[in-house]
Amino acid sequence: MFSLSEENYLKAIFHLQKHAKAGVSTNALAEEMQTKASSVTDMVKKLSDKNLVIYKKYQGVYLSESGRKTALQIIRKHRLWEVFLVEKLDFTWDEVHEVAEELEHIKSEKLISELDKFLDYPKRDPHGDPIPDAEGDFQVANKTLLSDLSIGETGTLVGVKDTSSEFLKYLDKNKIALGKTIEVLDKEEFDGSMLIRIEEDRLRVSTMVTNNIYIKI
Amino acid sequence: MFSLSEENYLKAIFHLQKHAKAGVSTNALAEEMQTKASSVTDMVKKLSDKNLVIYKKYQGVYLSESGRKTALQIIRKHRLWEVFLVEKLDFTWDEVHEVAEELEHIKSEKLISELDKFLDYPKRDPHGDPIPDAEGDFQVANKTLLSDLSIGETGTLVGVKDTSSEFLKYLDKNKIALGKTIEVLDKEEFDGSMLIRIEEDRLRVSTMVTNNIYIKI
DNA sequence: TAAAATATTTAGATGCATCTAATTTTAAAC
DNA sequence: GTTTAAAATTAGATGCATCTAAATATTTTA
Ligand SMILES: [Mn+2]
Ligand SMILES: [Mn+2]
Ligand SMILES: [Mn+2]
Ligand SMILES: [Mn+2]
Repeated sequence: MFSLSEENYLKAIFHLQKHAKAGVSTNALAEEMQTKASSVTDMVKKLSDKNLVIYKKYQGVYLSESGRKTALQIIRKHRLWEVFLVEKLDFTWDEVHEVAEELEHIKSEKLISELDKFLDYPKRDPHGDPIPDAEGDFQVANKTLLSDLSIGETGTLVGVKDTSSEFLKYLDKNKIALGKTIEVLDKEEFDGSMLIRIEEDRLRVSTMVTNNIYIKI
Repeated sequence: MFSLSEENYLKAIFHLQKHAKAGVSTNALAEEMQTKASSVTDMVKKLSDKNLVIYKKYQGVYLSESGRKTALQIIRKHRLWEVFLVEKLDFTWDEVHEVAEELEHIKSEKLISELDKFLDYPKRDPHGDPIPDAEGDFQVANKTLLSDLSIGETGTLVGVKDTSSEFLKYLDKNKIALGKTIEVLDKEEFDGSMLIRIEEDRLRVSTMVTNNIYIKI
């Protein structure tokens, strides 16, 4: 159907589009894809020829309906594989991304529907991100960044924004995990750092941390 | 490490080498890879540059020790994935090959060692073929083609030579499966066809069948 | 709003895997 | 042992995904 590269571009556009006010810019895509702007222009033209994106020169790029559908199916596969790796193969949540990045491109409808069944239709991946169903539908959780909480507020950790291995290992080390209850004990005006209670532990965390943790109040 | 194409070539050379008296010929490889002889020559040169094969112009190609090791690791992955698909995802043995052909190229040591563990270290794939261990070692079963059995002989079905979907579906339809006991009741001199007993059933099968079933006596 | 800075696109090139057509080498037939 | 047929290699081309360098468009700044 689509090449590995095309699929990765669609996914990148999908992710960038969520935060973009206008079309996704060439440079933003180049940064995300770890490539050069000129390469992005080439690929965007190709995706446009295939009606996966809407592209007008210098105006940035938007996913078309079919592009969005395709992107969501790749994301579905990526996240299902992540669940598989953690639940069945004893991978840690900081190890799964790289492998899922490859597995998401395997082409087989049956493979993914059976995997979904085998995993008992999970709704979220190991990082708390929602898993689209076969139609591309998924529920958006109403979640807040930890940094947006005020002193005294309490919530449950439901996701991470930064999924880098370094960040996830930091969280592991400090026993910060999905599902745990977090209370904001104090917030330092000067640098935004917080003193939090997570189960029995107390911990001071920087904005690098609070800006990358999602809480459901 | 190696490209998808390189890996597929190594695997093809490995399989062809088993039956070849001399080096694997360019045309044989082209046939196996569904490509043109000129493409094979190009690739073989590349593999030779990487010391994965020994190649002298017009003399055919042989796997080097490192090429053989690599081929066996890809075969290991292919067969482990086949077991996974059948045992865990309810694939039938005629559905697994195509998907495994893609999965075998996923690059992750941990993935494959954990998969092996998850599957409880299987020794054979769904077609009865041996699964090499992490070192590339595997036991060669002493097996005979059904066509080589004489009237009155009995054995266990331990493998299939032809793994095409058509053949496997034919076997399913006639309830011929791995592990079943087969007795040769009669053999027709004229066309080599056999009357066999498989559990409670009696069945006449052509040489197209008897030449593609492995029996352990 | 004109100049400067930044963003984006185009032009031209490379490496990979493939192809067709032409050439060369080896094997088979006479 | 020549000639002929088959097998293999080389030459030259294409499509894909990428790059660098140059050109052009847009945005920001003064
Ligand atoms: Mn990917
Ligand atoms: Mn994830
Ligand atoms: Mn393959
Ligand atoms: Mn098999």
